[in-house]
Amino acid sequence: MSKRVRVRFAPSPTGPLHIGGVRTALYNYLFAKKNGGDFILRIEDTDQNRYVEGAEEYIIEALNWLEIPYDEGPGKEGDCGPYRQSERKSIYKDYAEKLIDSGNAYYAFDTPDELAQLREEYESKGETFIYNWHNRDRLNNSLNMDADILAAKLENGDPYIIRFKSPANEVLELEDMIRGNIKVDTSTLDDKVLFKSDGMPTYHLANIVDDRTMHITHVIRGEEWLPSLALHVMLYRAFGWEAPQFAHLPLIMKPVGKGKLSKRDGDKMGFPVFPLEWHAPNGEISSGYRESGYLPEAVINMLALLGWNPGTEQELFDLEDLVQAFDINRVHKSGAKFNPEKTDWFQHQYMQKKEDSYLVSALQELLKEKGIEANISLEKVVGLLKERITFTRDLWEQGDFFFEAPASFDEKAQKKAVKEDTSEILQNIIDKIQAQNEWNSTALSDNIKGWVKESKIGFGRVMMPLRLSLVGEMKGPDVFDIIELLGKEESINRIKKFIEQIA
RNA sequence: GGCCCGUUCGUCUAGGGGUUAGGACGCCAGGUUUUCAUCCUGGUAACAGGGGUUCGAAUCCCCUACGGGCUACCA
Repeated sequence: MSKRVRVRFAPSPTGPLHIGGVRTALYNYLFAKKNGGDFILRIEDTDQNRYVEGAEEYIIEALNWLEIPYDEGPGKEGDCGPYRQSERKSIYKDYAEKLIDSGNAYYAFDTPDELAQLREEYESKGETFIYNWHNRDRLNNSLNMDADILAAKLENGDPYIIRFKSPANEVLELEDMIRGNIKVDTSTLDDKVLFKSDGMPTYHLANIVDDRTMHITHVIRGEEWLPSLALHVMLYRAFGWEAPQFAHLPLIMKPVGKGKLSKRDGDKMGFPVFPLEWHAPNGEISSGYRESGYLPEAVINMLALLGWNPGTEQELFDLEDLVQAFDINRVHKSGAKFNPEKTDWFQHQYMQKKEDSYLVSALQELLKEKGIEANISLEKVVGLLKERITFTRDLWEQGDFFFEAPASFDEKAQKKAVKEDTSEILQNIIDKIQAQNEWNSTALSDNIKGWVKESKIGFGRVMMPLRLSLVGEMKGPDVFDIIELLGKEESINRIKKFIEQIA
């Protein structure tokens, strides 16, 4: 029997989770659930300098909003906690020392300044400084130090870091679920820092130790980690552990221009890059999908299809459908440009699927904000407006006239609609409406259209000013539906007001 | 610069030796709506280039170009 599938999403709390991170979380979740496994959230906060207040809470809230629940993580303790690396600090050092004992790592005492200087020197010669097999015996580390001197330094509390001793002249064959076979010559690799002088592990060490101790079977992460894959595989080997399987996801790119989508792009390009609005500690606010009115299911659907598709022509998937259809082997290799227009299309699709009652309460909310007391049926307004909207706020933008008589009339439309006999025609309409007994859209329509036909006035000269008087501009559903909803008195008042206006 | 990854309509993509290279978004046109939006119908538009392999290449191989990522005591 094969092992239970366990995957993890391991963000660093350095700011709000961005849309690429959300997709990584989503693919992890889909893979786990497709395989009946567990989805774990682990907070990678080993860099105390970059820690941002509120970021962890943000990540969890975002996952909740999107309804991508994790099985284990902060606040949902399982058997492998704690799930914050800062709370696991004590376990990493022993592992680093094990690597030293087995000859796979070493202490290094070079100071950051010394290394920076070395880098600068190399750069001025047009070369790149790499700390590895070719020069490690000339640098300040335990590999070329007598045991007693090393002991004295450690005893003395000299600051040190621990580096991985990367082998030379070995061709590593790496396996990626998405990219297949990748060959790397270890001679080109540097001796990565595993353990920092502040007593914290680097990502590389903590990641391997935690994935191991949390029994992670599949590591699904962004392509930016692909260059580290060789190191990670060598680390597993050095520990004598079986490595999990790896999958590196393609990046999400800017819609226009070059490079990957970054946190700054969103508000610059006019669309959110964050699931939720983010209030940075410095007071800056970045827009979020939730606050911009998007439905979580639309965001999920859009993201799922960015870099993956099921090979069918189906485009609309709820989370459950995605779990069923997801196949990591169909994830693409190349990066995908983000497409804000398509997000809106998904949003429109999901808005159409919403229950009327959802839209009615959204409309109630909108009216409350405006301080408007509605005296007509919101159910009917929603019925008339539903298919036209993409966001709930469109209910107001497209139906404000149901609640407020037009304060002014669109000038362009007025010019086009109003002729010398317009007042007279509208007065006739008022009389028709006044006399109308059967109060519904169809009867109203039959009556007035019949009269227009009979009197040979022409529809344009009636319908345009009539709509304008009721709505204030040339928009909205069927005029007779509007009249029915507005009621006899309100409709007549509006038309009268318009007649005064054009007099 | 070095290392690694990639490349089908403007964008997201299907297609993995023989296809009129399919779909979706966008855009354009027509229809519906005597308005606007929705909706419906149609249209526009792609295999990066060059060499191989093969009867036959978008599909397999190589090179080039281009794009991307990494190159910290960040993750």
